[in-house]
Amino acid sequence: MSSKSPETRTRILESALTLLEAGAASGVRMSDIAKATGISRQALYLHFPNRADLLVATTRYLDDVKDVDVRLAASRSSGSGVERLSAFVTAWGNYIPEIYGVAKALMAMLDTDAAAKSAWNNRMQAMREGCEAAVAALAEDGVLLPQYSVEQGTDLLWVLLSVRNWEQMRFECGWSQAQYISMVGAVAHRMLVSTEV
Amino acid sequence: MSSKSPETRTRILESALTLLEAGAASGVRMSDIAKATGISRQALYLHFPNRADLLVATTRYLDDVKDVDVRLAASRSSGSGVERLSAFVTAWGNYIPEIYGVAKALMAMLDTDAAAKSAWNNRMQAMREGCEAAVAALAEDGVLLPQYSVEQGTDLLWVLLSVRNWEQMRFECGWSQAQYISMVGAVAHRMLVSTEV
DNA sequence: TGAATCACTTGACACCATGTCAAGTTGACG
DNA sequence: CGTCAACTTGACATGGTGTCAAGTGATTCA
Repeated sequence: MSSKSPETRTRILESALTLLEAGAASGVRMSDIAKATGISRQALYLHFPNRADLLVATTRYLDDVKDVDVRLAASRSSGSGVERLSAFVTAWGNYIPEIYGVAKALMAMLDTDAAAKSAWNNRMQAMREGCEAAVAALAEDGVLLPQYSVEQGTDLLWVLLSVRNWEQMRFECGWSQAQYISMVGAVAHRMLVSTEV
Repeated sequence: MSSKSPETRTRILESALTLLEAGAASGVRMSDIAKATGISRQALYLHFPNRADLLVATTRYLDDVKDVDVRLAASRSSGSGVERLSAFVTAWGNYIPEIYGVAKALMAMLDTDAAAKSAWNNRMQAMREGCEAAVAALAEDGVLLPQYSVEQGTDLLWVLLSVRNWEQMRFECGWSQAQYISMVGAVAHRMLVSTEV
């Protein structure tokens, strides 16, 4: 992509991350990132064609740093379907707060920027695969509620675990992170798992 | 508020509604509304101090036109708690599509505009009261799951019925409106109602 | 009849963020 | 010494919001 100094590029992503994680709402401007990096605003455009691409790159960088895939993959390992479901909810649910700042900035651009939209959809699709794996495991164990197909169950879990819902539960409802995990875990279970023997 | 021609004010709100309902994303500009109304862009500012206030007024106007409160109140009337829950989910769930255009425009401003935020919170709080009434009815019937307080149950229902979730289920998951109502109704029931005897 | 006033128009302009362009600086490397 | 890469500075276009000033045309009121 950009053949400039890879070191500076990383520094830019690093400071973008810091600013976004600081939760400066959607008010993180190019000039803010430049200042935080210690370079001129224009120099940003030597590394990224526009703000959207910079934010998208930031999410990818974040995913790298945080090792999402590894974490979510862990929940797919062994155990019963019910255990997998619980592991996945916990893994993803505890990942959200770490990405929230960046996620919020990206979500704010969904309507106006196609690149941001596709980057976000891409990430959410990856998360959806985790949902599907968990729901499929339930189905294999024969404990998925009979009225739902694997796809419908996946849809439900996927929506339940959305970042927006986390946001609403944490900030609007005032739940703690621990409460969020336990409530959502319980709901997921009741919503998907058949309890009859 | 504004002592200008009340007729023009209404025409402005009317065309704002039309544009927003047409789903022109968040791309409804002041000049668009002015053009649709048949007045100059500057004349808008004779009736509304800024875009946020105009949108807020539009939601209020919409609520008037659509008679939300009446509709939601209907679900509070008679019947068992379970019936009330179902009635509320149906009433609200079928209301969402009618307000979606306006809601989306307002939601897009939540981060940047305090007035928009408080208007939206206000409306969501009103919806929450409907949730609470339904959950309280369940509790009175003794069928609310024992692990939840009325408040927690209300939180859960409130989040489940969010506009964002409707959006995701309808557009991302591709559900029809009828599917949405039946799925969400079923989830609400499983999530809140104790099935034992 | 004539003055005031209301509701609006036209046109200009400030603000702010993104993004672009051109010319200059600085340091490393051959 | 020359050149190239990475960056700087400063200027400027764009697009949307919001403001300001001056003007117009119809109605009302004395």
